[in-house]
Amino acid sequence: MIDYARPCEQNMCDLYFNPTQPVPARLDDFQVFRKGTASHIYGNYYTAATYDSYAEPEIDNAANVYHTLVSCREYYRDDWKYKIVLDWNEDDTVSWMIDTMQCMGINEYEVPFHNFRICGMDLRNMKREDVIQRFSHPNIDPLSSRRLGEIVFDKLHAKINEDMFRQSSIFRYAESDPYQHNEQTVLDLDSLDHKNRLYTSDYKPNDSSLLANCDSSDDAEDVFRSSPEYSYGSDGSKSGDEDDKRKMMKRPPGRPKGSGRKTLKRPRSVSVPEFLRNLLLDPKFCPSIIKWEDHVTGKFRFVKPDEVAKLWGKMKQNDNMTFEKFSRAMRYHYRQSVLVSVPTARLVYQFGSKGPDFKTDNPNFVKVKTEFDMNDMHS
DNA sequence: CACGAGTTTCCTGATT
DNA sequence: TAATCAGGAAACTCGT
Repeated sequence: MIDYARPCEQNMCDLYFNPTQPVPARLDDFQVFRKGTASHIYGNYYTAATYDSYAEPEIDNAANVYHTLVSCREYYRDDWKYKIVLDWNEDDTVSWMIDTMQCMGINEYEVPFHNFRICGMDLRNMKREDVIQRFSHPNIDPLSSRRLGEIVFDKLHAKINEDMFRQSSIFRYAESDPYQHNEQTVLDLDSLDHKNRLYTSDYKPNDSSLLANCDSSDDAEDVFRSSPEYSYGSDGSKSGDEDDKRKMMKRPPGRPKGSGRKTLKRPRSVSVPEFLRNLLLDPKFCPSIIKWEDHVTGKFRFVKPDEVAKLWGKMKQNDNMTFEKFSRAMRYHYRQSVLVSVPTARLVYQFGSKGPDFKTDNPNFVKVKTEFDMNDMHS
């Protein structure tokens, strides 16, 4: 699979807009939990790379009382961002905890995240004291752990309230007029995710029973491999002869038969160009993962192409989506002049004459930054 | 059920 | 050379 390179330029989101920018915790509030340098990079909510950019922690440090075997980085998934708390599984809860700690500037390795391997339902039902209790440890100053527990409890309930607000919102993403810019929020994957469950199957990404039931090979490579016509042999080894045979019998062009998931009803959503327009008009995604290159002419650039593709896949309930496939869908819109290619510029595309309305008086939300700065100066 | 539009999942070849 | 882009081919989904 091709891994598309990302542009090396600095992310504008880090400079101009950060909806979740936390107030760094004062060192003396959490000093027991901290050691060495605070490794967290505040900022881009959607940057998986952020989590890769940590210096390796000193696992054998005596102060590091919680983590012995497993790096929480290996745990980290961002699925929780697209679910309501009630739908979180154990991994989602842990991932949220890691993210919350990092946003507070606390070293991920110094939080007892394994005490929170519980589903969202159980987490929601926990009382304040229960949460605080799970942060306590004989080697940790009780005042600090209590304070941390309280903060996490408050953050949890803020998230739960946010979920409730979104659920009650009349905004319906999939049915919205695709060419009408909604002022409230243009892309709301949380509510979409929840709404889909109302009328689709009982599909859950982690539902192994369902996976066993359905055609598991959305990855057509498996179909190719398992087909007797193309198989390497039962033990998976390739002798010289078989290697030659494989060269002779190339996979036929086109999508392999049976590569769709027949048990899953994909939700009807907006088209690819409308999806892109919506991202560009939503400060949650622009300019952090996609941004205007030249708003007047409708040129835009993928800042994090893989993240955009992932979001698209999330919306279509397709975990196998890649930027390669997403960009193919985009290229089909060249024919109708909905999108136009921008030669020589990589990761830059343009809305064409038949493209969606992308009017905005604040491309890339630069004004947010200005107002932000003004407020900062006054405070 | 048929059909068409849009999408997904492959591929090859050209370009950067 | 690898990454990206362009577009063919065929299967698939969904609405009409």
